[in-house]
Amino acid sequence: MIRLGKLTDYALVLMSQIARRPASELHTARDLAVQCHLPLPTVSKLLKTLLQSGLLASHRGVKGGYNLARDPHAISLAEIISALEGPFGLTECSTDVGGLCDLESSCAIKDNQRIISQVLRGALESVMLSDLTRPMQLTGIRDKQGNLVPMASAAGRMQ
Amino acid sequence: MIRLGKLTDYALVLMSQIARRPASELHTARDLAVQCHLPLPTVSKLLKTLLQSGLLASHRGVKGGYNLARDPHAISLAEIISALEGPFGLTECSTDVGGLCDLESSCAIKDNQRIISQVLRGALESVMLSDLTRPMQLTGIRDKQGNLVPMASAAGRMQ
DNA sequence: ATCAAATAGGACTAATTTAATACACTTTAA
DNA sequence: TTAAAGTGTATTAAATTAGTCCTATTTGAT
Repeated sequence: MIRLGKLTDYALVLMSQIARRPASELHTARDLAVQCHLPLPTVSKLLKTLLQSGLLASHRGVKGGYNLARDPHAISLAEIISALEGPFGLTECSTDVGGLCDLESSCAIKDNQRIISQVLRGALESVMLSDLTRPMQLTGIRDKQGNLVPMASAAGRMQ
Repeated sequence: MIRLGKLTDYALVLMSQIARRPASELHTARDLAVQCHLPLPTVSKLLKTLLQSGLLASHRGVKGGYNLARDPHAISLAEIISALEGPFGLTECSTDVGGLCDLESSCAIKDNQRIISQVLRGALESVMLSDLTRPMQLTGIRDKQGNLVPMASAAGRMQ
């Protein structure tokens, strides 16, 4: 299954939770852990990662906490996911080690990965954090021309 | 990183290799292992999985082998990938165990996963096996309306 | 009829990756 | 000055994935 790691799921929940509140409001790791039913050490680690990726801003000290670095409409799922899972399509090619993968002089695996990464990244860049905070209102995704692709149609059949 | 398992990469290479040859031609696991520079036991296992998913047809006996069950234009990457990785978005929700994830009475993680799975599946259903056999000719992907989305634009920036 | 080549299915082990935790340090408002 | 809150690093445990092996079945060729 193409699935995100648990930590990435948690990060999306955290980001959604923060995005639901006014932008100026600060959220402590402890509060978010309670609100999202997640263990505090995990939440703390995730917030740090999201901070380092520039998706959150932090304020230290007693009245500190985290808030979004940008508007929820300006943060794509691709950014959040790659903050947690690393850059798209960076699987180490097994042939880097010592082999020679010379199906027509270029590595077929890398070609495939390039194509697939582009497709996936393009799709995830079209969904914004704001689309997650009101799931019922997400009826379609926008392609790169800005055309609206209805959700039912984009989904295809359930597998 | 959102990356496919190694085995899925291998499966894509195998399927591409088969797709490059005439449809009627049979390919043994041994031949494919040599051609694709992959270990035979792994190739054998992958071909079995692809067979069970209905993407390959098999012919037993001395002159046996595998060939595609359908035309390369009629096999999407979504099918090949889900054959290896299982159905999209079927991560077991950690709250299934015993917890109660009652952020507004429905699980936020599941909602997110549903949305993301739909987006990813939609994207991968628009790329066909035939697009992998001639990588240089893939200049765009088709959205579900059939509109062509140019590759450079769909790709966005490299992360 | 027999043999050899090939697929079919399952079980098992090792390696890798991911998840979760713990601890020491820094900052800052009250 | 103190307590609350973020920062950084290291370590351990759990889960998943990758890879291999063995045995049975089918079938074309001799």
